[in-house]
Amino acid sequence: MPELPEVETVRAGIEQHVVGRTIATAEVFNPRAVRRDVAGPAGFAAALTGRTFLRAERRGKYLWFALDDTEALLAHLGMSGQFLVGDPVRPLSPHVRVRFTFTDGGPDLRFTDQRTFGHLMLVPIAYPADMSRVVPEPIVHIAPDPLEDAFDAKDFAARLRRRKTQVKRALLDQSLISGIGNIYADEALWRARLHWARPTDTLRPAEVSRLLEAVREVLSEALKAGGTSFDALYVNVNGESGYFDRSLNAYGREGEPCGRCATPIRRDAFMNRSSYSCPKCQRPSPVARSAATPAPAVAGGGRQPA
DNA sequence: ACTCCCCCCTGTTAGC
DNA sequence: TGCTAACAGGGGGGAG
Repeated sequence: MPELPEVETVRAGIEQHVVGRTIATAEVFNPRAVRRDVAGPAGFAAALTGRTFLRAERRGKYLWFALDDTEALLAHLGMSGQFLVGDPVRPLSPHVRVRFTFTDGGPDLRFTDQRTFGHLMLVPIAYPADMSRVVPEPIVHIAPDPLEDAFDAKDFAARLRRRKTQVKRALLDQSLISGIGNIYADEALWRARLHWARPTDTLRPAEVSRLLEAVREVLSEALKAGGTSFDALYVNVNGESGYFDRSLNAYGREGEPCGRCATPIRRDAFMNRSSYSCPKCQRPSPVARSAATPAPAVAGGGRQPA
């Protein structure tokens, strides 16, 4: 649910409100929230007590907080995870899974997660002497995201075109490019005028450049708007919604006019979810443009635009 | 080595 | 009104 702009907004909130503070107590209310931590709920809580948040880092949709030069708290928000900072005596909502209080007696930090797809875990991390950036071992398979220095556009283009899949599946594959989810995949494809089912191995270099440009634009613009909130499930650490939903051109706009050509946006079933696109601006393949019929069968897919 | 699909959850909403 | 099914921003693990 939260994609790069939402997760980055949360990271910045933790950096501002939590970094530099020392944990007084850690409580795990739902063991599922720490299911990937080998120490279990009690071990996790004990290991976090007395530790200090030193910095707040992110790659794609993963967050981690250095506790010293050898360990970090790794977090993923899943579909509905939130980090909320607030008055420690406010009522505990039913979806709070983990709670941290701090030795300064100030605002506490609550990991709240309705659907429990998110998780927290204490992980080893080997920071070099100069404390330069490193990524925790459990997420080494996550590719750099398009807003970080380590992202290599040429390498991404080459790997993308080598894939035998559809372009939207590739955009959602966090081991190829990270940080993009269903909303921003649809938005980037709309901006780049590419159909979601386009076979990656038919993409021309110029189309890949256009796509990457669109990805960077939409992620940056959404970040400036504080992310996209359709409902109360995404909010920043202060409980405030983002307002990028007002700027969406495709996602969630079935039947509404395309901002470029006024053709109604369509919704297709895709990977047990939805794909929104403009049937006129985003043709299945360049060949379709010259054909009298709407579109030839999608190569290698077996998936027809229903 | 890839690619794809199911499944993990809870809550809301559309449809009968 | 009330039940049921579909759907929701993600990703790991295993099947093929």
